[in-house]
Amino acid sequence: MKIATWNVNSVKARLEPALTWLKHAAPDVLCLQEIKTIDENFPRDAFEALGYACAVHGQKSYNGVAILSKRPMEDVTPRLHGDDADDHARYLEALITGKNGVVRVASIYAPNGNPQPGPKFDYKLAWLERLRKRAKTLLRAEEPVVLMGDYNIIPEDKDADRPKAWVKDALFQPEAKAALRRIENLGYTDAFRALHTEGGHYTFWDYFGSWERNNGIRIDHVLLSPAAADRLQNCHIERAVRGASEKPSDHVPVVVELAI
DNA sequence: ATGGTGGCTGTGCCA
Repeated sequence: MKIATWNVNSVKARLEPALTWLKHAAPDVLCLQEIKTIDENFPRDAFEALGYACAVHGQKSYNGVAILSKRPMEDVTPRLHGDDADDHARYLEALITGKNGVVRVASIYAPNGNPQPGPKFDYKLAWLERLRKRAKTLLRAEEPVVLMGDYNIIPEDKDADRPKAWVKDALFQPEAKAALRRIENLGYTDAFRALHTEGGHYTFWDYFGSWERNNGIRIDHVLLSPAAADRLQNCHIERAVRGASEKPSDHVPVVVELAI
């Protein structure tokens, strides 16, 4: 099964590039982040026309996540436990049936956390701890789990073109890196890093001319439970998507292939 | 070191 994640920075602004990419790459599942719209305004007709069912957890103007699937999708569940006052739409989970078993997929949009220090950074760390608890719970069933999306964390120096430029940024704080490692230490595998040990592979370039200089960072990650890692076949970054349209997202898709 | 762009909103907020 081919499963992808993509922070589109508004699903409406990116509808044409998204449809073009779906036709070309034809993933079985696509997790979207930053759809920036409410459920009612999600362009589901356009995706359904390509054969995708849509699970949507939207929000007006900000955040918002979705899961598109060509395969049967059930147990669709929005939100992370642990803070009933948190009204950001940042997490959506679904159970997807492949030709060779099931996989639980989560579409994740972790908080940015800037400026740091401050309440937004505190929220980021608290949110990541809630994600860790969910990740731990999901291990009990010993089923394949894919936790994918925009983690807003640069794991290591080699995941940034200019690591020194990020030392004061929330995405590169030791506490943020530790929060990601804490999830990995439960037994989750960074699918891209497991297959590509070298640096210089990025998923995000800001709109301030960074693409032209390849001043990128790797912040969109695919975490696999042990049962999913057993079935890992491939993982790659769809870098060409950044240059494929006139108004691209600041993120590009990451694709993982699992024998499921 | 700074400020640059983009999307959605509503003349600012968030990234």
